[in-house]
Amino acid sequence: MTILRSPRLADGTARGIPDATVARLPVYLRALNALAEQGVLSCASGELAEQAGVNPAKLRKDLSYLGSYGTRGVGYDVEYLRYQIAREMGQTQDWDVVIVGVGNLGSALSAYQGFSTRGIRVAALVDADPSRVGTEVSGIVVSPVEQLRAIVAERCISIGVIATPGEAAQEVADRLVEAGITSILNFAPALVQVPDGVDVRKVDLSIELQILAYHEQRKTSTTSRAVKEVGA
Amino acid sequence: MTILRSPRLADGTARGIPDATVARLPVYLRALNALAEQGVLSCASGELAEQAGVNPAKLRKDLSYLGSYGTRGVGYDVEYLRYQIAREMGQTQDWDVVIVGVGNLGSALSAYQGFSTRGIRVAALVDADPSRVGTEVSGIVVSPVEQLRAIVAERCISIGVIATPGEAAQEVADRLVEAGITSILNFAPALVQVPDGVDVRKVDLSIELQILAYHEQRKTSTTSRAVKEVGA
DNA sequence: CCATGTGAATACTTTCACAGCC
DNA sequence: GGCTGTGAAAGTATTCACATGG
Repeated sequence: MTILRSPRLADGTARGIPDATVARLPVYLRALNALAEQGVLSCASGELAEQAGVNPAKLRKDLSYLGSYGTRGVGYDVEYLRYQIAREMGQTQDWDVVIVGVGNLGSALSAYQGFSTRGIRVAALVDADPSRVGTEVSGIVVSPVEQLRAIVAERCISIGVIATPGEAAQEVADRLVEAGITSILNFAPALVQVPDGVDVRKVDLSIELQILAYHEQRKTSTTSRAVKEVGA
Repeated sequence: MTILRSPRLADGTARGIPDATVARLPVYLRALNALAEQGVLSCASGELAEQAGVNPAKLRKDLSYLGSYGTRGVGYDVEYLRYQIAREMGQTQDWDVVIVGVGNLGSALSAYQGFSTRGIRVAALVDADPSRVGTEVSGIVVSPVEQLRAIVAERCISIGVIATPGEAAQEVADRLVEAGITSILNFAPALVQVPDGVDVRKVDLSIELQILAYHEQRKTSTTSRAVKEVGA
């Protein structure tokens, strides 16, 4: 009675796609859309892999977790594969999200063009600041946080975005969870604690730049390091 | 004279800190800053790990790549460890960045409060749209892309941020590279090709939400899966 | 004692290389 | 012949568990 987390169950049913693969499927989807726009009907793993910026073997392995949707000796049907990945990702439906915090970042997110074609719809905006409530941002009227529960229930929203300062993040997360949200994307520079069953992903703008700065530093100090390494 | 860092090459020479560790060091830095603000002078790996949201063993392993900065039986000196990580991350200096694209996202980034305390300074803004050039955003006058090379050279900038629509991303990347930039943070929903020696990190807002949507979808279809798993 | 620092064990990811099928 | 799909190998990352030393 082991709870199988392996990609494949005993009966051969594909289940439990690895995290690393899930993170790449949207990239493949985008690449397939690009190919479809160019009128390409079919493609080999090499072409698709190049479009997606990954190694062809990795691409094939990733796709193999979904099933066998290619044709040996030929490649993949662009439209068919696109549909299969979209289905696996839950993109046959649109996902409504609520954004909490309509400062610079929240406003930018609500105006973001890239969402609509990826099955994401910004359905509601919420802010704690009374001076922002009632204003219109990207065509959506900003609601007070107090209405979060009602909004989430009424519109069946399950994904929330935290775009507030770090200090407010935990309180916002608590409110989102209490309102029934089960997936959170956190842009605030703070860790949030949530109960089991709620997923949180964190995007930290400073950290991305700090990581680049680290590599940058290593590049420019290569000489001194080389000396050290030779000496060791 | 053994300053060898843990991951060794075949000849015993120290290599870089693992990527996964580098990505967490800024998190530890933030946690240490929080502790320092609370007046905490010393902490054990367990406390710091909790603040940072990681397993204590992982924290200790990560820190071990930097050196032995703790005291057995005691823990870590908050200020000392903070300094050591900051030094390793290249945060003893501030890093100037140039943001290309002053739309909603670029404006939000240039106003982002979190950068200054993390050693990041938005030094210049650039846009291809003549109607934006000359306007002031977050106290910085927007320059035309044509001046990119001059700006980068004059201010010794090595990190660039792409905050344009996807279609412009590759051209902007080319211009950044040509201007002398060697690290790029790409927010555009497109892959960019760069020559060797240039680092690119990509943050894709849609993809983060799509990953959440995938897990969300699986949650709501748990019933059928549970049956399947028991059957296996 | 007690918490660090680290080999060893485990888990996950990527890549290789080739059998299998069109 | 050519490309998929996939075991097996190699490479990373995480976690365990305990020797080590203040």
